[in-house]
Amino acid sequence: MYSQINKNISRYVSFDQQELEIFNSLLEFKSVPKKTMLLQGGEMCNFEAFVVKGCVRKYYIDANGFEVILQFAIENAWVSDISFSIYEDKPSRVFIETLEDCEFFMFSPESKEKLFSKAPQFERAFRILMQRSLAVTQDRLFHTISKTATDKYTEFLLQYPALPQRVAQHYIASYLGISAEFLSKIRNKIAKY
Amino acid sequence: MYSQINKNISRYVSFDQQELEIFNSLLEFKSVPKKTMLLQGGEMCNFEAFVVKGCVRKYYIDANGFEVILQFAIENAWVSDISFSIYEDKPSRVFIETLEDCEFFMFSPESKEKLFSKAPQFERAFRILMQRSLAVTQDRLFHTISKTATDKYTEFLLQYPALPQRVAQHYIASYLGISAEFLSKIRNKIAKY
DNA sequence: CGCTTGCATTGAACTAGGACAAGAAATCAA
DNA sequence: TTGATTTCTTGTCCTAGTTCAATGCAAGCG
Repeated sequence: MYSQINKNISRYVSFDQQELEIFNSLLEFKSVPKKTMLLQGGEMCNFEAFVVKGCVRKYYIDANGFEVILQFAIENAWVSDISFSIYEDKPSRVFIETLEDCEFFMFSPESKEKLFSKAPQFERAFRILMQRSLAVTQDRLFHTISKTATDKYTEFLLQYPALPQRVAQHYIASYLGISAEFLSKIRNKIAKY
Repeated sequence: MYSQINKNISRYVSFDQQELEIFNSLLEFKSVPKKTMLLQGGEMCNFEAFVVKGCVRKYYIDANGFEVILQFAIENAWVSDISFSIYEDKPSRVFIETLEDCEFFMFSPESKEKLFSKAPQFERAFRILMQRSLAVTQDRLFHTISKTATDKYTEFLLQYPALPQRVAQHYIASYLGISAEFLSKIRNKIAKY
């Protein structure tokens, strides 16, 4: 049951059996139906969720109600809103919603503190995870600015080949920063070859 | 001399005098003229630089030679390419260049390791710094996708009121993801009120 | 001092992508 | 099964922003 998450956390730092057991004892397993909100804009985010099974989207809403998907998290990914909510007291404008029936391990800030005091090695592992998210987000920013919509979509397909079968197309459009209609036209054009 | 950087690192975690001295002893002070490359695309980035004085830009170049500025770092900011270079062995496509005469504290991965082993509290401080960079980058991604060019520019002015006097306008355009000409037109329009 | 080189501005022509509308297809609820 | 709701497609028109000049301006350099 814990093998997925243990493999994930051991990716850049190795832990012995005992350390992993401490870690696992601090996780809360949670099964959630599709279309459930894990976080509502304005709430404080008091978890980091590891996706065991299923798919969620994390999105912002701006002042005019315009929605932008920041992240799809599928199996073996982490999702949370670390932005300003855990360490500062500002509420976030971020929403997190399941798109399929999901299974998670929920990890709370309090558990995190406990973990770091009992097994400080984990601080390092979480720092590296954070670093990787930053790298991914920077890359995404670069692509968003410099590529055409068609390029962005074809690269998206390479990166997440299974997602178009799993999530609605207009969500993908929102992730890419283009309109749903235009994505449809792009697909149409691509299909002709 | 060390007060700026000590204040910066103590922002979310507090350290005693002794810990700060260990930290300071591991930094290398460096004075660099303007237009110097700190990192050339393809090189491994083996530092994190804290800007004591001056201004640098960090940018990507894509396959067609198109340049995008990811970050301006001015006084009291950190700049580095953590993306894939320090912990994985892929070279980065990131460039870092000084735009003014600069003073830095350079912090190497080896020093970082030493610091964390001597004073593990710092691991936490660096994790939080990382977290803040991620939050800032996510916000920037969101704005890039959802705002008009004019909005982006006026918000940029609020966030970095001093920068337009310090850096060339076409760099700001590149940061905002718009053409230099269009930024000029936006400024012209704004000036009319 | 003049010369070159880079930077900002402006205008005209062009295009990638958006907004709107309406129909077709698919999914869901009961 | 059927109606209802959501999703996807397609067409038309429209606009924010680009590209490509051309021009003026300021700065660094010999």
